[in-house]
Amino acid sequence: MTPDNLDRERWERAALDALERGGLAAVAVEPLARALGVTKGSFYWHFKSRADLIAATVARWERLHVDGPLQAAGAIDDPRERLMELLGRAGAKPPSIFIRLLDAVDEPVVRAAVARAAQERVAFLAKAFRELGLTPARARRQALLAYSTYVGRAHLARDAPELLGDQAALSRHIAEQLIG
Amino acid sequence: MTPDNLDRERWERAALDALERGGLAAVAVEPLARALGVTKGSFYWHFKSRADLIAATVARWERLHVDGPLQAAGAIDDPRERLMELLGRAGAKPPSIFIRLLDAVDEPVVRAAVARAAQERVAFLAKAFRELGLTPARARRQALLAYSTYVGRAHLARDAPELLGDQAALSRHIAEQLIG
DNA sequence: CCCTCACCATACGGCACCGTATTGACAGCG
DNA sequence: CGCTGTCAATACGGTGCCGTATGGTGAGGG
Repeated sequence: MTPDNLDRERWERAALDALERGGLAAVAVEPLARALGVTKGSFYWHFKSRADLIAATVARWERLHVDGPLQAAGAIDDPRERLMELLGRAGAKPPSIFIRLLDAVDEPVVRAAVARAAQERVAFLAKAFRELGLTPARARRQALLAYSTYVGRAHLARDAPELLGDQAALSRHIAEQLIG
Repeated sequence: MTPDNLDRERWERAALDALERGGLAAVAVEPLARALGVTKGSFYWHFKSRADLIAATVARWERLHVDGPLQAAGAIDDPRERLMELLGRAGAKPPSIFIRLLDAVDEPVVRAAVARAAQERVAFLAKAFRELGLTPARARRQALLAYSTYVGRAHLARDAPELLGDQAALSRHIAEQLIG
């Protein structure tokens, strides 16, 4: 036992990088093998198939970029500050991996993960808005609105960045409008 | 002269449909030929290459789904109503072709069109907000916010529709928050 | 000292697509 | 009737990827 999995890990890291840079199409066996300086022989030792690698990559993203940040923000007591943290961070570093995944929802594994992420994030936001005193229904709608802006901004950051102008000012504007 | 272009038109229509259903990857010569009941021989008569078809398809989308609606809304005098029209329509029919294009911004032609669309739409919204009395800077930020929600909602409609719940209520909520 | 086993290389067949001939079919006109 | 131009079918070669089969290689255990 104790499979130290260190080379499998290497493949997974490379896959996540490739996803960010070239989309899911770049999470392909032969290109990755070239990038890693090995051949497919290695890959098919560590993974059952390309689908297997994709599943692992998506799961990795979910751990690192969905559950992680949500747990971190959950440690903040004040709901207003918690929201600021989440919506502010959205402005700072545009989550390009996320958009790459949205580009690939035709893959059922990806669609499932993306849907789960949306569900968790909206629920998290809704809870914060409830703590701010909004009614449950209103809090949920406000959460959907906030999450929509998050996704939309990520898109603009990638596809029309020159449009965004002063990011910090926009972040303040959005926070003011949505959190109040 | 007078190339009646009727069969080229058929290819273009089919391409736009395929784009909506299967993304840009589905805008492929051989699959489309199969769907149309012809062979590639026809295609390479009407088009120089696949890139040519893609360019034509994107241009078609831009005419039908960007410039068209914007001109239509431009006919509304009252800026509040104009905004309602645009943001409301966003809730009614989720523009899945648009999302498919976002999925394909790696293609430079697509990226250019998407960026142009964003630029035009944001400018249009900003003008409306200015007419509502906002300062230019504030109007622009508000326009960016509104457009972000548009994109984000389109994403949710496709990838996590069960999350959206009552669309009409959400539309009202968003309008209330953004237009006031 | 050899053998096993984890690990990787090589080489192959298959598939789906792009693009290029080359060859027909058919309509209108002289 | 034959010629020409428009359009489509067939057939081919090329590319990039997936997955499999099979053959090394080197380190540790008996």
